[in-house]
Amino acid sequence: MPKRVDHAERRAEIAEALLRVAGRRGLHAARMRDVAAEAGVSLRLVQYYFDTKEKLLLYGLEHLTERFGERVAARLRAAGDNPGPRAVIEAILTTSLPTDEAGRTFHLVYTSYAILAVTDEALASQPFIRSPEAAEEQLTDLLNKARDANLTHPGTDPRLEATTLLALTAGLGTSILVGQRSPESAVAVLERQLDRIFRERAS
Amino acid sequence: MPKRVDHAERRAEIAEALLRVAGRRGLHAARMRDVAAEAGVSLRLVQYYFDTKEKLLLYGLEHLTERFGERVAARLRAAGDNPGPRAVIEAILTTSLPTDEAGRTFHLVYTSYAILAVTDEALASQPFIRSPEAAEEQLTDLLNKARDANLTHPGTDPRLEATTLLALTAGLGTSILVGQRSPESAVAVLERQLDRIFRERAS
DNA sequence: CTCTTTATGGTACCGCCGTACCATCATGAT
DNA sequence: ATCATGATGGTACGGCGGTACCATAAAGAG
Repeated sequence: MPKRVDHAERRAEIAEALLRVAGRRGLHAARMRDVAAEAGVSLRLVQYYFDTKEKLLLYGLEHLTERFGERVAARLRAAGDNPGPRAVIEAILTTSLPTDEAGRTFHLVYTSYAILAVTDEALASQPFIRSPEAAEEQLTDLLNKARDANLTHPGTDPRLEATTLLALTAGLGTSILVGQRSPESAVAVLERQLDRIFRERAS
Repeated sequence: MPKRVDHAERRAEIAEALLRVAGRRGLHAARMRDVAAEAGVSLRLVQYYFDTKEKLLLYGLEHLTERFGERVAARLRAAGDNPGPRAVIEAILTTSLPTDEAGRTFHLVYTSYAILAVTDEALASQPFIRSPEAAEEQLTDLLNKARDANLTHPGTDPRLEATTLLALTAGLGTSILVGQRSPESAVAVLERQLDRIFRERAS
């Protein structure tokens, strides 16, 4: 047997190269040759590890959501142990906002995928397209817990608030991307909306 | 002089063909040949009236926002004369939602343009990219009027509510497009948010 | 020490798509 | 009637980009 390479690791490297170039020039402008150059490998290698461009894109989306989860976890750790529901929700929402380079790439590329999925059958049927639904479940759970702990204002509908917060965050993210709004003002809008739900601000 | 043709009308026809095909297969999949076939003209004619594809896309966006304005106006007329601020706001927001074919096309194509504008210099510098800012101004105005007429709850910040409503509507629209949410539930979310601002529902 | 298997490079092919070029027809002004 | 001009058709060209094909180096198993 010849030299063995960790395929998972190599695929991850190439996927990150894809995300970098897609974050810069847009997903529609991400050619396989660009990805190869960005990853510092030959075009042939990208084919070797992903066969077709479609599979590369699919894995890229998978990788994107995965790294998003890691970034949320990191922010939660930074928020100290045992954070309250509002702090957790803030972490999730602000992480998906284009406040830094990683957030910018995430929002741009994820939205590009979503728009593609509207007209692309193969993309729409992928499981990770449903991550927003998972996020909504999670937010609803957190809001339910908050309500049970009497942390919310009376008359709060957890599921409705969850969908509101997620749609609002998505919309704010895009308006930041197109340069219409500053990240700070977007965060302020989010805080205001959270103030409508929670009795007090997060510690 | 030979046969004279109304260029504006012909350009409008071709632009609508562009929007139809973009609404079906996605803006990224709208080839000039497709647009020509959809409009029932030859590829050469599309070139004749638009020269380059970039100009066709630019005019397509212009046409899209124009038709959106007409649809808002139509809904306002249908709402009777002298509608209140809340009714006007509802008309604007629900018109931009993908509740019917026209709304679906509008949201899909407009979002595609917005995402493209993030990485495309020429598109970003176009004036109609700023239509969301104009919409925000208009909503802010309406909310100011409503506040002056004591139609809103105390402590309402018109500008902040305007940005919230617009971002929320955009996010809801995309979630409808990807099949995550029904138009009805999205409208319900919007109504709930408007209930937070206005003292009573629209007539 | 070979030989099979894996990893990698280079490159050619082919289709697609925007654009350019060359024609022709129709029409109204002179 | 003629001719200049606008409208329209057909088609070829050229580049780009995904995919396929053909090599070869390397390294562990026998």
